[in-house]
Amino acid sequence: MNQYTQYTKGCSACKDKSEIFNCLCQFELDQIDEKRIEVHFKAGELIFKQGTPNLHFLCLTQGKVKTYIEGYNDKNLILSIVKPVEYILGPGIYADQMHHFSAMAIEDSVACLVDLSTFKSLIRTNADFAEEFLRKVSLQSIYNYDLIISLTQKQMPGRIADVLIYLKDKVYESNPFHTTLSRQDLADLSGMSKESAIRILREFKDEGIIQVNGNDFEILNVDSLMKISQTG
Amino acid sequence: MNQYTQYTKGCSACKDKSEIFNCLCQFELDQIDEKRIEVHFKAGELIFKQGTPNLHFLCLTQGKVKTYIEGYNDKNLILSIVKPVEYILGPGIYADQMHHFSAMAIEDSVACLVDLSTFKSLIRTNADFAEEFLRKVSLQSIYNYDLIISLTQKQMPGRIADVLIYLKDKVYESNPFHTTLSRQDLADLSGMSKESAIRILREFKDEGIIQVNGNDFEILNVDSLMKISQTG
DNA sequence: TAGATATATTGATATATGTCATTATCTTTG
DNA sequence: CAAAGATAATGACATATATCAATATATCTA
Repeated sequence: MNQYTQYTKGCSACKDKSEIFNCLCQFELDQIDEKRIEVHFKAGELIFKQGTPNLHFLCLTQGKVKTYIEGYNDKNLILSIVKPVEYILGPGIYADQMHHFSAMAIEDSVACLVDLSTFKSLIRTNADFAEEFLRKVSLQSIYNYDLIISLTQKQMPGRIADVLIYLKDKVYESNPFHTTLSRQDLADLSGMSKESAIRILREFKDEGIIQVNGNDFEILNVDSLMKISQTG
Repeated sequence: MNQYTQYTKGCSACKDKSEIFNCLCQFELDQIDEKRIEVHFKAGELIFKQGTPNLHFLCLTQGKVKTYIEGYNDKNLILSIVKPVEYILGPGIYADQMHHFSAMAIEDSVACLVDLSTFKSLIRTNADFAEEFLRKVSLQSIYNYDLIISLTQKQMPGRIADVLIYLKDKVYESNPFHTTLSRQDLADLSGMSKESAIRILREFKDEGIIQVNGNDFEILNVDSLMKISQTG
């Protein structure tokens, strides 16, 4: 325990909010609880960086985090926006122990770190936990396939439509929504230049499909946006 | 056993060729061996189709297979070329029991099918097997990240360079190599039109970087190709 | 509050890439 | 072997998208 842990109730509080923790018995939860380190991040702070050793299991309990690949020519590709209670776990743990993407808080956030040996031993000893983990990894993988297709086979309007639907349904789960993502972030989510992203947003606005006011978005015509997503 | 199984020696023959089978004891191997169905596919035959139920674990023992996502407007994206002894296993098994990509033989091939319940029970009971499986899934995931970056952040020459290096190093493992992939397949591997793929190949040929003769390829200047891959 | 700095927007332009049409080459088949 | 069909190659053209430059707006800071 340190000065940052005072407001949290430990892993039990997360249990009901996450399918994966629901597989653990009280003893196992206590095991993690003992080992966990709670860290507070301010918006904009780097949580971990691509290319550095991946030594912890990370569970986001408050705030929002973007995970992104740092590609060529300082271009980033945002893989996902993570919200609580969800863990952030790269493929490195079972491969080369390295981070293959970076994570940055886009809101003030709280995360718990648990060393990997604890996590891995749970995977070995608790088959339900392992299976639930495999389910998560699989869903992630399916999402990545959708992402690849969106990015490689759709033109800009379709990609921006996908991003807006993603933010509405998966990230903010509300229709007028406010985001702390910059225009550059929206571009990094859709694999285009920020100028292009801005232009498409303006077109959608002019066509009455969305309402934009700074970082406040409202999708006025969901059907139309879905159609644009389909036609590419 | 049916008329097709006469030439094979069972799972033991595959054991030494695949890390994942190396985790299994003789009893477990025999379990799979009993359940497996061996199927022969001719080049061009569909092995399984995206959108159909995923009911089997599939292990390729001979030949080569392309896995590909069927996207929009009849455009395919080839995810990988699988060679023996390697299994082909989609994310559907631990999610929605569906195939999220298709698989087609690009050479005459032999594959063994094992029902998923056998596979899943091994994952639950043999922690080494589960861990090795997670390692494979993770490596696949890392490869997919590289693929996303190649496809979204590199221009056509960089993408074709990546494909040629992939074929040389990972698929055929030899430098002059012969492929049964069509030009359309090369395009589907690099996310572009077949005309564009052909054009880039011609440029590489004119610059003396590669030698092409029908489906026989030789990379004359590997360094140059690596450089093109880097600069995008 | 004013200046400075970052972010967002817009327009003009260059270019990478796809599409279409045509011809060439290879492969199959009667 | 010749005809037919598929695959490959090439050129002309259209267009989606990035880049660059300029301005506007928001945000921070002294």
